[in-house]
Amino acid sequence: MHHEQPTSVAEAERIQEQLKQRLDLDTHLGTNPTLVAGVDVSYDKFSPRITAAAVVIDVTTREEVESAVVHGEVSFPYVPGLLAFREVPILLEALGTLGCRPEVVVCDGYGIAHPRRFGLACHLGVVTERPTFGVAKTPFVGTYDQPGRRRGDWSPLCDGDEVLGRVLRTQTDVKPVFVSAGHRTNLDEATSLTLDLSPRYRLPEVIRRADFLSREALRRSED
DNA sequence: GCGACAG
DNA sequence: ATCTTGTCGC
Repeated sequence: MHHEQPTSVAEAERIQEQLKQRLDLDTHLGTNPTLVAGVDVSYDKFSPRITAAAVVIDVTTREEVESAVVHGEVSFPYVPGLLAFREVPILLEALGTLGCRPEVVVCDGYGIAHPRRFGLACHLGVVTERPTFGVAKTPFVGTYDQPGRRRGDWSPLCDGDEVLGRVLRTQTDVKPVFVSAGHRTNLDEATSLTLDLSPRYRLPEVIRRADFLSREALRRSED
């Protein structure tokens, strides 16, 4: 699986605009998915080495079905708003290594709640032509009121009249997460699935596992 | 103009 | 993202 590698911020912004034209926010899952994947990337502090992990679980049984780990190197600097160019290449490799086809991919970051309405989840969704959405841990763009304190409570993440996502409480009295649609999913599905995937902790189980997997694999690969 | 800014 | 110990609470 290959992907365009921009060599400048200006070039990345052009590619981003091109990909955005393929974004589909009208279609949605329509039915409860069975196979759900979560992806994440870990970075080495002193080298360009990175490791990506993709974890697939069966939502009905909550059992892990499969996982994949891939090692690589960063090919683009971190620029707020252009995170996808840093992570999508290796995420494609990780997803391509899986033997199954997850019905939706949960990303560690934002979807359309992005400066130009095309965050990591949108980018990965368009490139893979798969349904995706994002679950972020910290605020990025948009304004919001603090949601209620109970699990399931949420408040809209907005920019003026535009609704960008939801600030969702996945655990009672625990800091909320920021959910936004990526590609071929809507906010209701993303919210519902995020809650289903977070029965015990703040973050969706697939994201937690992908985080642990990538972090440990990177650490173990150090010389 | 200056600072802030997913991971 | 990554660097990091203890500590408070269930």
